[in-house]
Amino acid sequence: MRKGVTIRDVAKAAGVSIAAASTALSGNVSASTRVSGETRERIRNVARELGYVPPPPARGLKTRKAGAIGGVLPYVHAFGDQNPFCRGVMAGVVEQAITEQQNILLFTAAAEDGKTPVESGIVSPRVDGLVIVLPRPGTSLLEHCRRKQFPYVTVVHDPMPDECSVNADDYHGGRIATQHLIELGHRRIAHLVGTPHIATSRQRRAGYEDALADAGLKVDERFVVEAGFDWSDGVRGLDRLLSLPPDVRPTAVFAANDLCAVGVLKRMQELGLRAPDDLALVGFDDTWLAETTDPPLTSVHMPILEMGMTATRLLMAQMRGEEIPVPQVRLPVSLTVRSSSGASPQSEFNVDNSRSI
Amino acid sequence: MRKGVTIRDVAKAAGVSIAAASTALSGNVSASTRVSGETRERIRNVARELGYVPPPPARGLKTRKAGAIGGVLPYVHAFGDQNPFCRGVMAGVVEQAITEQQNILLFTAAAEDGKTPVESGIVSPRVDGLVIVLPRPGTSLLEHCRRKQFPYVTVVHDPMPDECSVNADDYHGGRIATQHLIELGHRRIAHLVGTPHIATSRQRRAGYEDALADAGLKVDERFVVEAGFDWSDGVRGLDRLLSLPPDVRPTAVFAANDLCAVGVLKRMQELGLRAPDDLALVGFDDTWLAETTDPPLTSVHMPILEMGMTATRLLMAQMRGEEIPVPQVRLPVSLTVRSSSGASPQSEFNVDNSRSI
DNA sequence: CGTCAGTGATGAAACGGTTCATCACCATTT
DNA sequence: AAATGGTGATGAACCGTTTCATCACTGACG
Repeated sequence: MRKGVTIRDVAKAAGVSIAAASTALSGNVSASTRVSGETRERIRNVARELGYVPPPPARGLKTRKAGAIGGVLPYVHAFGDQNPFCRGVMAGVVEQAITEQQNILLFTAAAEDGKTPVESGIVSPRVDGLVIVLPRPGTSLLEHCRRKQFPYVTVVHDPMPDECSVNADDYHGGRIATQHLIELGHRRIAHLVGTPHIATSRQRRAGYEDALADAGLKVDERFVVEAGFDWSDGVRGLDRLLSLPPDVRPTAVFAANDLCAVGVLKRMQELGLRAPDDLALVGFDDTWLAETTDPPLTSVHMPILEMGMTATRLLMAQMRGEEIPVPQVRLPVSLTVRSSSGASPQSEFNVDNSRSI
Repeated sequence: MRKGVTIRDVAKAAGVSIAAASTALSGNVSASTRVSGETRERIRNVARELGYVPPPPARGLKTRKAGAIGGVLPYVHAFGDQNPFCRGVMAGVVEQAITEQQNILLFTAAAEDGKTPVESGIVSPRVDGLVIVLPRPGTSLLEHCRRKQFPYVTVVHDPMPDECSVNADDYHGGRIATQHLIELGHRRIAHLVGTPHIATSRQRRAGYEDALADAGLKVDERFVVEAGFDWSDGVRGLDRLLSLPPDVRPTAVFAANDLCAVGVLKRMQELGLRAPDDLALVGFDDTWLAETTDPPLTSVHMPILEMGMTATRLLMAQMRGEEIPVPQVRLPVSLTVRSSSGASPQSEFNVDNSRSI
């Protein structure tokens, strides 16, 4: 049916052998395979005229390269659900892949039949490497990749010693969020922890605790609530904190992320409370959400898109066999101060000022 | 290096010919190619033991099937930017594809070199069909697909007469949003139009105008503001409306979408105005945003994820050569009433009630 | 008993490229 | 003049599968 123009047609039209056409088009001349500059141009022109471009799958059969990379999210629903984080990272992966002219396939860490994409054999001939966005620990996917020596980079995942990975500095993020609240005079600072046991949550929490310790404040276990990353977790988390006796209630909350902070704000509004006067609030991720809430949310800025893009670049370098100077990347975070934390415009100005000096 | 187990190994281990192994594993027996049930089982067991599964690219060389579909967004940045709509649809596409065991590749309608993925030759051998999410009109991509007879389905795009497409009933959405405001007693109802000239915007607007006409109200051109789908467009749109003399200002606004409505709310809060008392507000899309704003947003519910999933199902059916009863799908929308429009719980109850009767 | 039909399995030719080994040709060198 | 070496191009093998054409075998039938 759809015939499609093959390299044979190009060779015939240019009056050369198939071998010559192949070398001219693929561009890699070896010691024994040469094409003169003039002939190469002629072949290329013919190819352009005929609209021919070598199909990657056929080419891959011999070269053992797929010319594509894969992006992996933990589960099928991660593509559609609310939390914009993983999807945002994947958007960065996709953008960078397309920019680098790499085709990109999408997978999940485990399919319905419980098999990883590596096991089920679709990965190896289809893609040359994987960017794995996997907040949760332990999947057999990683083992499979390692065993088959399949190139991969993890994102938001605790890396093994010799593994390529991209993370943000969650620890520092937790630290500066907490410090900010301390500097504003707060002493009873609560933290809504994200999904427990995942690296991101643990590190943000560690930053929070260390910042308190540095300021000579004790960590009050009642102020540390294991909530989650959803906005409903913010609602529940706040209720939990408000169940404490009024005289020991926190005066400030460092939320697991923006979505969680939005939940806190929502519940506050229902209760007639107002940030920052009744409760100072800091979020995490600094998504566009933070700009639109009332009041706008002070938030730790995460380079979400950057993380995905960096991971793709890292993978490509790895696949090219380059030596990677820093295989375990940790991208910097910063604090975007808005009014939910109660910093006056004056102090906000100071912050900017001190930064530029 | 990475040898990989081939069908040869399986055939040898099972003590049969390659042809037998191939037929046993691919499952399609023709008149001249048979394998006894017992032999087939043996071959399959060996294959499972060796962890062999036929690699799609090699197979595709002969069968001319890629075993994968492609998803197309308008431009590279659509993967990363704020508006969750296109990305949400694509999430549905991806989810459904993975559920149906189809590999999915991601493309953009035009790459940096100005070529469509069809022209650049990656599409044809790589994927068997395309789901094209393309709010804007006219791309050469569609022409290319038609010329090459390449299967595709468009989403949120004005379909040609014989084209498969998935849309939501934007017209009806505009209508019920406006009707709702009319029923609440409003007579001066404004509409912030989304990006002009795209089908979605036009139809929502038509629904708005027809609803007004049905109620015997005239369309006041000053109330129809071409804004856009971003939240900043909501901010600007409201300012535009508030620049009207106080006695002819609208009392209600039907916003282009939720994001736009969020912008309106934000500006209102800055000006000390309050929905619904100072201005009733209705959004569109009913994303999770609508639940978290203050006040929660009455919004037209769009089946975003469904649209993507439906498109994928339609494409798969088309690729299987099935006759498609309704090639141009228009999914229903509904109104989710929350407090931003000023409907009292009582009247909300009535709405539900009248619906269930 | 010879022919025929059906079953189960196989060899070999695709599919569309890449690349190694080989060769013809011509200009230098010994 | 013969040997050498570099350049440009080619035939053929190969990548891993599918599938057509062919064949051996077994029973059934006239």
